[in-house]
Amino acid sequence: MAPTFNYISPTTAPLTDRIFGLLQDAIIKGEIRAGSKISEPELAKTYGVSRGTLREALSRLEERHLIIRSPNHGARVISLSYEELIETYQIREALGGLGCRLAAQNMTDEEIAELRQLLDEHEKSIEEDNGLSYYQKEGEFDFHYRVLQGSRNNRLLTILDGGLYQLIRMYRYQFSTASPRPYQALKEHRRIVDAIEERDAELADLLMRRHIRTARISVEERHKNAIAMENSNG
Amino acid sequence: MAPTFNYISPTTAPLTDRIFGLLQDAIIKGEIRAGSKISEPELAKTYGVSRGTLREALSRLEERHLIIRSPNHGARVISLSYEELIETYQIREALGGLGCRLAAQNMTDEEIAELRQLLDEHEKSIEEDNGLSYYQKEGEFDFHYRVLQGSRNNRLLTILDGGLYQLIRMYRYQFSTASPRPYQALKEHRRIVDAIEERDAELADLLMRRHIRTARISVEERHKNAIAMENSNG
DNA sequence: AAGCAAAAAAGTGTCGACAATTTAAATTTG
DNA sequence: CAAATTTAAATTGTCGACACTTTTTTGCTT
Repeated sequence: MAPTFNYISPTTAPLTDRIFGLLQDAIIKGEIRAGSKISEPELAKTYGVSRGTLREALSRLEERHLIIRSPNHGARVISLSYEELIETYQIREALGGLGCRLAAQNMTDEEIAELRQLLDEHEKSIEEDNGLSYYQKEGEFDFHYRVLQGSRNNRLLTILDGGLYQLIRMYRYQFSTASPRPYQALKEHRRIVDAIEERDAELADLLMRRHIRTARISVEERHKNAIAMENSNG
Repeated sequence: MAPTFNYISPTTAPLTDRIFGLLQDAIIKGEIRAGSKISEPELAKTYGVSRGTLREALSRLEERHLIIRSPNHGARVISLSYEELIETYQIREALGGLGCRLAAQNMTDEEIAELRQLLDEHEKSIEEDNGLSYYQKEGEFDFHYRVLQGSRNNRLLTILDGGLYQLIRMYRYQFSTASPRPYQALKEHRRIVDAIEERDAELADLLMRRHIRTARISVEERHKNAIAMENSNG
């Protein structure tokens, strides 16, 4: 199976689960606008399910912080705030480092080889589309996802894949800010794999943290520029 | 308000939220046995709510990994595994360090003073009850909770308070394994506050991580001994 | 008596409806 | 005409009921 995130079987799975997946996707991709209010009857009609079924899905979305509910007032899609994005990157840095450290200890040689292969594919993908490739949008998550699997820490995977990545993906989709430095990122990924292969947990940890920190700082820079532009131009 | 975890207003809040809170508490305290199967009609009756309401709560419990659901087969309370506990400590170490680092940067002087005061109360509590105090059971979480609040990273607080702490508390309740070294722990807490007060983020991070690592190793030792005992005695 | 088959019981998945609350609209009043 | 109050519409909270699966019980066959 392609490393799709939060994949849910379309036929077997309970309706609630499918609705949950669809809603999550719609929110992340901005099809349901960030900050917009959610009407339960309307959404239920749109997806062709009962309100009860939909509400169960909403409960889970709330637990993942993708929507915010206030009693008797209904639910709103989270509104993206810069601060929260930075918070997320901070956590991702700490957990990414841990995951990578554990991966260096626990990944099998086969897994590492596959990881290498994945990066080769990414490189090809970048060369072909020259910037607008799948890699730009989602490919990076593939890499991190595999490393996490190699960490053998299931809860870690759940926290990152089930919560943090979603938020970051949401930003990328809605602000169209794919990684602005694909080759550099790829290089960093390769270095990380090297460290994992050498079973150098300490180094793997450090490199991964630095990798994520770089991404965060890039976001911070862009934000500063946006603010500056706003003050001079608009 | 006392630093109760996941506090839910008993009157105002929607029924679902209250049921969720009650169920979570019951699971953590072992009132609903770990590993036991959950009967929706039975539970609904017990708490005097409809099945729909209860199912919404179950969805959230599943999202928090406190129960596991399989389609058409129902829900089971998680069974406590040693591996998962260790996984949780690993994550807690990474995130605790981050939280402490941020706290050193962001906590106000007032908050730090209050933190100091809390530790004084803890010391008193330990002296009085000499081991069986509130501190042993829950007090440690108070400390970590406050530090997390000081980190100003809300998501971090949610992850730890809304997920990881719960699991650790569950183990403590059910295996009655309160911190076996209250004075040592208190001392470590004091050192951490010192570092925060000096705004030494690096050191605060390091000390917190070491503090949590010590707890983890203690768990690991106890587990090894238990295994050894089992092999020779049982 | 053991094993398989069919029927019954229990349980989960999903839905539609009613009650209570909030928001919007309409009417009254100063 | 604006502000306040009442009325109406829409929305959320909660429940009970029915269909479909899974599990258990029952009964038959070898």
